[in-house]
Amino acid sequence: MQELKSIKGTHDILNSGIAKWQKVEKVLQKVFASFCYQEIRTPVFENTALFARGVGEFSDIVSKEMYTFSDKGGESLTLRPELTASVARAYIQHHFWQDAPVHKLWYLGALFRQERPQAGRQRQFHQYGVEVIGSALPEADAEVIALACSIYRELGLRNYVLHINSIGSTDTRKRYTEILKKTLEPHKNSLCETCNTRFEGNILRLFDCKNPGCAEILKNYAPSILDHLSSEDAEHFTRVRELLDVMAIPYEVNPALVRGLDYYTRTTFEIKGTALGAQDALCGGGRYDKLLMELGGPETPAVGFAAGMERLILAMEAEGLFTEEEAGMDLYLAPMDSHALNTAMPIAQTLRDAGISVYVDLLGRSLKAMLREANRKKAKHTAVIGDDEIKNRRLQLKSMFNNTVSELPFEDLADALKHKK
RNA sequence: GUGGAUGUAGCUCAGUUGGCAGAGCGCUUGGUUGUGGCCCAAGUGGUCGUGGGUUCAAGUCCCAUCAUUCACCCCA
Repeated sequence: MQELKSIKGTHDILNSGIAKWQKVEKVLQKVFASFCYQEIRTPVFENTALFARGVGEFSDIVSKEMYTFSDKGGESLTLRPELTASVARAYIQHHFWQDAPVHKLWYLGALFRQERPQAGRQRQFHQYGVEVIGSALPEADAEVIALACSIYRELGLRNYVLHINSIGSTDTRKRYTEILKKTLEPHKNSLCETCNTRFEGNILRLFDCKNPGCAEILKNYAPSILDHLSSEDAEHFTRVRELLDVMAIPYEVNPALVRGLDYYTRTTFEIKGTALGAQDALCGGGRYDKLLMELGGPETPAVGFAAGMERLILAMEAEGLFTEEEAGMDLYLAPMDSHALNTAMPIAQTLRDAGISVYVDLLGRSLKAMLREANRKKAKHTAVIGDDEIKNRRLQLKSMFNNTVSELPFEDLADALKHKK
């Protein structure tokens, strides 16, 4: 028989991994709630057309990384490679705008891209993110950025940098692209092969090239998009920066920050982890004022970001933020034999109803084995149930941390444990 | 898709010029009857990634293949 194993680029999360995820998820929920954002959950697969139109047919994500398949009815479906398009689709489908002029949404979910895995990059990975749909104001941009930073601050992460830029509205970008082409035309031959293909397709992506020769040419000759913003674009960007300053959020303006998804307009930003490997983008986002309209909805301005869970956890591990030990169950109940379980199990039920976590041994093991396990599982208390306890309806509650024992009737157990929590 | 590295026990890894498959950790049980941790002892656990080849003999040498991983690319 063929060995069954998880497929390339996917991972089980178990044991200590679960604790890390839960710790992060708890903080996420807390921060989202404090900003009054509402959770949204969308299906993991959608019509292929949604991503082709939303993300951009010629983007790498759509053109070579999607898990696309036909269902039995011949429909082309795709496992979502990102979440903004899905959220936008839901917004349009359910006519959110009739319910309120602005919606502040957050999500956390699994995404799928068929890339070669490496550190911080998997084929199934998870992103959390937010979308503010309905506000064109720079204040929305600033709030979204502030939210992204609050999460890291709340988690205690220190080694990261916020980069921001404005790529202008569609018209601005069209004009700037022409200028860029004209300026770089004489140096075209010195650029690398990929840059030359991008030259015609999406010339802005030249800024992403890591080839030192290309970077040098860009640095020396390429005009900054910030010098070519329309006055409205420039005003918008200035206001975003003003608000970040007022909130004391440190940032770097990076005119080379373009981003690969087609739908961005005006503000773009990225948070880079400084303790990560090659895949160092912790969070990326920006404004996308045309996406909703392109997907068939009303023209609705929006801004949001997406951030990688796995990368965040890697960054937190690198900073040693998962050190504290998890305490175990409130009580480990050790029945001496199967007869004692008749008493132990109802006691456990009563305690659980009272909100106390109780572990009952189900293997019929020796007392020594049970206590060894209780110790290993970091139980706060243990209690043995055997013939004497059953006869007297009393037991000895032992604190595993300070080694004290108190004798109690069964019915006082819940109060005693609650008191010690 | 391209390039490099690595595959031996549940985990981390030794394994010499080819010569009986190893250690530590973990797990199980015990160390005088019903009380954990420390210590001691015994036990459990591997088709040496897979398939070929060379050889009296292959974890070790050769070929292929698969997987994992890092980097390019791209992105969170």
